[in-house]
Amino acid sequence: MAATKDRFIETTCELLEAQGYHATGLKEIVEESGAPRGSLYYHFPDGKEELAANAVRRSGEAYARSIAKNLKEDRSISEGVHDFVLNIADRVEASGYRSGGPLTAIAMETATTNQRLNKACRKAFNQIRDVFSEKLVKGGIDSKQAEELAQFITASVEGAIILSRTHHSGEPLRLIAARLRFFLKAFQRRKP
Amino acid sequence: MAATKDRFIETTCELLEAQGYHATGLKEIVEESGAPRGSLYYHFPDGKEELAANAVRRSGEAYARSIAKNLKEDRSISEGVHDFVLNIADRVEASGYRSGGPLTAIAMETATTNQRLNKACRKAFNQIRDVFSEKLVKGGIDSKQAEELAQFITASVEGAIILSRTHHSGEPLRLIAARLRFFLKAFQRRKP
DNA sequence: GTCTATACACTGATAGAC
DNA sequence: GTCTATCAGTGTATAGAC
Repeated sequence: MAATKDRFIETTCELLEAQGYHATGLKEIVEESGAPRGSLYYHFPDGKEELAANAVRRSGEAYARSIAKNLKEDRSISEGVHDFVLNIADRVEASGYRSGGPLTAIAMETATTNQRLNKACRKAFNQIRDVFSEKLVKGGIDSKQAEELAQFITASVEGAIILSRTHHSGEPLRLIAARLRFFLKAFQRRKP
Repeated sequence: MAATKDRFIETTCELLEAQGYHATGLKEIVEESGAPRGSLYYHFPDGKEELAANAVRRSGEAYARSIAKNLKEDRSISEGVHDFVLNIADRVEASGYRSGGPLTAIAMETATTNQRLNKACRKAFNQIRDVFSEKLVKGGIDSKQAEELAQFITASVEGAIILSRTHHSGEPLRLIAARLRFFLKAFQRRKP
């Protein structure tokens, strides 16, 4: 029951991140997912938009989980962020540069053209930022500084995903991982 | 003669950055540009793809010029980058968050689905990176380090554009401007 | 919950006149 | 250089049977 719905969302995630919103057809989603054709509008009465909103939400949650995992208690922020970005590099490479999460693409496509998806992207980005931020606060940085720094991390990683996908190489992401680690260390050293 | 062709490219730039590649129709481009319908395929025999490739190229060149302007001889790298990012923030705000350059959106949409546009995006990103890189080399940083740092700057700025557009606020870009300045200063201090 | 059939708008592109 | 007419294909969404 939930299985069919889930397959739709999962496939939508994959197609959206590879191609974007408008390039992905419902026909393609149905075929790729192997889920029953007729049940799409049963599970998602609002059609494509609702489907995409679910995909964005799922992707945001997955990212947040992955980040939290890499920022486990015992590790420093700089090392945790470093490893998280390396993980993304591996995933992007392994996918043949098709992957990277639907967020980036959808966010750009729908920033001013689709309120519902824009809102979904906002939430997802904030969720990601907050995971970084919380860890920074735990590390002793005051909350405003932490939020800003977390936003900076989020931006660099997003940008690096774009560069890696565009250049068909994990190098940009690995490079950003290293730089981010260096800068985060520098930041920590600043206020001891 | 070149005026019509130019108008097509200019309008394509604007529509691509607001909506992305697949969401933008040729019909829309023709109407918005006010250019004569019938001449589209005369100027661009390969149609939409060729048009988009031109838009991406133009956008890359415009960015490179803008960066170069902000990195004038007498200024430090950190201040130049800072001001450049602030300029983008103003532009993105002024456009109602519709703008930001077609590159980011097109790059994500076509990374693995359209060779020609992927190549165009690569070139544009490299062009942008190289402007930063050259300035860093002139500032005394060795060429490999400079290229890596330049890539880092490029990534952060791209990512910040996404966040600002998504959140309908210039703040993420302004924040990244400040952080980037801080980190660049830290980097310079490191090797005096 | 799932199916098929279908409506209807719109897409990018081409042909051929001017 | 520009125009109109037209093509075949695809897009999302809905209706109604099972």
